[in-house]
Amino acid sequence: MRIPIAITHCASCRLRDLCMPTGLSSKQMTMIDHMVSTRVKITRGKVLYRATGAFQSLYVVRTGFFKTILSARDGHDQVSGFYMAGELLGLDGIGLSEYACTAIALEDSDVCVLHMEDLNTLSQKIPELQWHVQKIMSREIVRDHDLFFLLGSMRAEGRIASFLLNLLTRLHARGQSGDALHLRMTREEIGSYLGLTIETVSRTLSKLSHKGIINLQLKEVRILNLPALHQLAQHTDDSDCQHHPLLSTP
Amino acid sequence: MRIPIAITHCASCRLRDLCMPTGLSSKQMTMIDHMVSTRVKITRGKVLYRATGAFQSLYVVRTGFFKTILSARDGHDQVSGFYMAGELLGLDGIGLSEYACTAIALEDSDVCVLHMEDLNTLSQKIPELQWHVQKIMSREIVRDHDLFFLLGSMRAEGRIASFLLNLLTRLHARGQSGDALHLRMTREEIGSYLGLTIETVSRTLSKLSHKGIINLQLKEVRILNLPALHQLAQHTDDSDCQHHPLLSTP
DNA sequence: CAAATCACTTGACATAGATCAATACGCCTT
DNA sequence: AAGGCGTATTGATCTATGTCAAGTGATTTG
Repeated sequence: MRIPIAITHCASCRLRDLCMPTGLSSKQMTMIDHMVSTRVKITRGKVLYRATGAFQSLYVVRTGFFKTILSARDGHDQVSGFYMAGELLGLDGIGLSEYACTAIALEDSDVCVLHMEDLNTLSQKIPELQWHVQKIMSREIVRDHDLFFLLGSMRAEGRIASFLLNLLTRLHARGQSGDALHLRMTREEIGSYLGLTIETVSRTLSKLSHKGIINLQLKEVRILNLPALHQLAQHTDDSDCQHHPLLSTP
Repeated sequence: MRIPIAITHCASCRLRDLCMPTGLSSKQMTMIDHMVSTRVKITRGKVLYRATGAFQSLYVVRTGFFKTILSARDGHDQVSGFYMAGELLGLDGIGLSEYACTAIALEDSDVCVLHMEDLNTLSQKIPELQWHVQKIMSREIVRDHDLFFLLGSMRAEGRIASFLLNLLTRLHARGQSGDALHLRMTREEIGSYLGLTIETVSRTLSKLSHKGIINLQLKEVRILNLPALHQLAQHTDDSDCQHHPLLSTP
């Protein structure tokens, strides 16, 4: 389930700019390389770490795609995030020394393992590294706030629109250009993440498709009308929809 | 609006255990005391920091109560958090060097100012301090996840129940015992935070009161049946309500 | 290749909570 | 004490989305 893979180096990693602080000396880079000595493969459907498990490491996605889920005592699960190449998993574990959610690979993936103890030791020597980790954590907080905003004030259409735009933006930041995106997750996982049922997700995607805003073929989505999607993504509960006749088509 | 107040010391602060790492030497404590040299008063309704403002400092609530709000471009505001004594404000600003939300005092308050530059410098000298900040950030992430879970999977009654329990827990952690709590925020702010309208908040609180689970007098709430409240707080969308006749009274 | 399974779509209906509206309460000001 | 304003409650409707159900299309398995 967790197989060490061929050694690569941070210095030459294609994700370096996403993952590492910039402006490090080659000596510092070597120290980091040495810290990130473990890389593991996780096959589709397997668990990377589990809620309540002892926290030891952070993980950077090298290739593949993950979801994190929160589990209530009553057995109800909820997707709390999706993670793509260059993104950091496990930050929720630092506070209480155990993970708060479970990370599962949605496709065959591999990750770099950052042992927290080593990372902290190294942060004492490389201030930039400490700041970098801080910044990533802070951005995770902001990201959560955004999601929170979405759940608190948008209806189905706005949530789906925001979701698609968010994925697209992150793909673009990873160098993928174009208006096409492949949904790695099921409708059910999207629904769980956005606080909607699978039927509503399906219906809403169909509606966007009928309106000509997206082209939809199962998991392949192509954005046809980006501005319209942006407008939908800005629509909150108390936006005055009457003033946007173009967007209020049933 | 921001008036420096009489100097106090971290070492003797009643919030020390909430706010500082434990097990510091007195020398380290003195260094921290020196860093936290500024303390300011914020009167009710005033802004502590504003979204898009340049990030420079974190703030610890010493006395009083704050809310943070997120603002969409369309003018729609949403409450994103409530902060009481000992809690840290401003973490959202680190990532992009500007605050992501606006912090407003809900009652006359005072806060300790932690200049981020000083904090980072000191963190290089006191590893415990670095870990401490990390842990607090991580806990903020977990807290956001919980909220997220609530918004994604609970209905009005569960949200309100969770909200009340959350406040009570935090008050208890601050040494306040008993089952009474004073709501510092309006129904509208509660609703904004929980993704409900003011009417639904009011109705739900009334319902809990009629059921005898709480006693409600405007902003004064007394928990009469804590176990029942806990049960409500665990009710998710797909919990099977039929099996809890005690809780499904209309 | 058949058959089974899983993921998705679409329709009909039910309902929690939003919206609209009226009223009441508490608190500040004069 | 009276007036006025912000805040809260409560009732009557409306609607977005949940729920239930049926059916299709994809993918995996024997």
